[in-house]
Amino acid sequence: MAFEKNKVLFGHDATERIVAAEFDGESGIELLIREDDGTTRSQREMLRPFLWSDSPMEMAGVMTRELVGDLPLRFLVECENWTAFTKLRSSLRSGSVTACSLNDPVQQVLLARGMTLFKGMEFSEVRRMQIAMENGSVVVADHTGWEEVIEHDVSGRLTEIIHERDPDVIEGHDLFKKLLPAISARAKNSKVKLAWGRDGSLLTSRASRIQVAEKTINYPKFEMHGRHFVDTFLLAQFYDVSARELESFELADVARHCHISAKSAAAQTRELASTLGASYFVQTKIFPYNYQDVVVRGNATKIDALLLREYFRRGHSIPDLPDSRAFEGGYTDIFFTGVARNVWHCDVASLYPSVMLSFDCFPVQDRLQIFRGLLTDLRQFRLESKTAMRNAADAGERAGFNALQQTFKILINSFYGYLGFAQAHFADFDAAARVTQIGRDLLKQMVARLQELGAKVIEIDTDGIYFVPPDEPTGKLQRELETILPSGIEIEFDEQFDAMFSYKAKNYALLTRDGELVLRGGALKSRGLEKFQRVFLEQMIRLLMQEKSADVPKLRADFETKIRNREWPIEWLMKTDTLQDSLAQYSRKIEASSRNRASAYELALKSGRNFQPGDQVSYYITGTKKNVSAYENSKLASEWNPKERDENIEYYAAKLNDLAKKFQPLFAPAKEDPAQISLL
DNA sequence: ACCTGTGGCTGATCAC
DNA sequence: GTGATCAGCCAC
Repeated sequence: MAFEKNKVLFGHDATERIVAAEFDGESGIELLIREDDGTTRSQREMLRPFLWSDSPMEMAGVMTRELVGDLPLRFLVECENWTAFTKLRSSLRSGSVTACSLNDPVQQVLLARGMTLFKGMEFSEVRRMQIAMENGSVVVADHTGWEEVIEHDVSGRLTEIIHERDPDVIEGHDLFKKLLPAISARAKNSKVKLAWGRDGSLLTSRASRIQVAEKTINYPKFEMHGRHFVDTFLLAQFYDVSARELESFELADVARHCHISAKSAAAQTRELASTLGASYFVQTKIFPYNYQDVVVRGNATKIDALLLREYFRRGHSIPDLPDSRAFEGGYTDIFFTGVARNVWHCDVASLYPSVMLSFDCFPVQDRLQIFRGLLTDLRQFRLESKTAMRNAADAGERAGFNALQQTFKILINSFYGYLGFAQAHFADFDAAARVTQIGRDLLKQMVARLQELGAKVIEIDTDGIYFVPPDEPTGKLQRELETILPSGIEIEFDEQFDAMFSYKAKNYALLTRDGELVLRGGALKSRGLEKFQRVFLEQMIRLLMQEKSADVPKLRADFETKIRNREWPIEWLMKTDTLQDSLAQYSRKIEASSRNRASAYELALKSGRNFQPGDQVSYYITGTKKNVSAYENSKLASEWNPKERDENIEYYAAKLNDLAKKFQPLFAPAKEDPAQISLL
């Protein structure tokens, strides 16, 4: 792969086919390297644990070296072994020395040497195994299509299989929170040791957490020597941050969404891991982390590792963590609410990366200009990999280039976030603020120009504008807009719609030329809404956009009848919330009156089950009065009894009516409001 | 032990 | 009833 020649991105060390890197606890790192015959060879490397500091260190087993440049952390302190390193680090805690260190010895050695895993390998060469539960039995499969149902002595047989088939990666859906704890529990019961490591060592686990957008998920992080765990449940969580369209995170639902036709759970897991995981395979060739860690680390953290790696290689001093501050974001505005016909959309192509490059918004402390160089190269690489994807000879090659261009896109889009990330060494809040300021100014200029040209602007969010073109839209519209934009800022007139229902900022519906309805925004499609509300909204908006708003009262009446006659299954009425806090945290906050009570937590507490942050709780409202406090009148959906239905029909009917009422003014806009009707 | 950002809407609860 | 606040989810 030609891109691998870029050493700042892929690291300067050329060692190929490393499938795992493990620390021996003192001063050695074991690299596991895939041979051409498929076997795995072990190679030892020395680790000299290091940290950066603002002053030289004097201590037994420790050596200090001065770095070039004028940045605050200008000493590199190297230790003989991990014991000396730990001692040094704890001595620093009490003193006044400012230092920066990487906690993970594998990350240290990969960063210091410029090594990464999987270089020179294709995804298909990784030995992948899947574990799944099917009809109460554990099923194991692997990348060759082999599959075995384990009926007896699950933990013993699994351990045997792992050594026979010797996978690099073990994949599973909800591996960390469900499968591995269950397997561990069985092993404990039957007194079997889970010796899954390549060196025969045991499986280990410790509490860990990951951040997925606004959610923090706690999970037991399982690890084994020489192999990686990949949990497709977590991959689905990451995927949905941008897609926001998964019905649930269950294996079957995610597989269906990803058009996976495989029947067995193990095969679904395997295909899901390929579909959602291909980019992480590419990222592993780039970042100084084990494959398992590349999946769970955040993008800005990984970009930081690239900068630190290059500064380390060049023997250059590094900045201390910045003082964080708040800064303004994108420009959002709405000029019209209601239904508009013939709506166009235009946006600035990758606004923030373009602004950064065209207006020199880079980290002020990045003396070596690594950030600029990486962003420039990644843009070029993305273009090249997209072209290569189009010209691919077969599906396999196409998938490979697609994974590449996806990876480059993810990285490019993370560079702006990096500038405003308080834990990034080269973060620069002034630069981040400049990026958004320029972005806001550009959008405002575009809006003004569109209005001058006779377009009716409907809604704007950060980098895109929805508008109704002037009566006689000449082909000049785009060119007119381009003339006011600086070089390097490109505009795309990407789509046209039959109609748009503009509701509130970041909340709208689009009717495509093919008759497809697209909903955007929490008010119209949030998972926090009960299913009957989501379906009602969708059907109502469709009527509205098809000029059939006279049919809305009938739709409302039909829904109310279904509620009152108790015709729907509970899935249509229940609400599903994701627990953010642990139950203990929740109780503490309630105790301290720092938050309000909420049904999901109250039910989780009452259930006695061990709910964790990130777990979902589905519940419905009981009682007979319309106005009830939810947390005192709710039951878990799993406790709902279809033979003795006790959902609160007055409560749900009132919710439906409130919803219909809220949108009423928008189907029959007041005649005296010309702004509302001008576009109809 | 872990972490990319800001802006915006809604429902539930609670103090007034 | 009303407004403030929090939590949750979504757009970009």
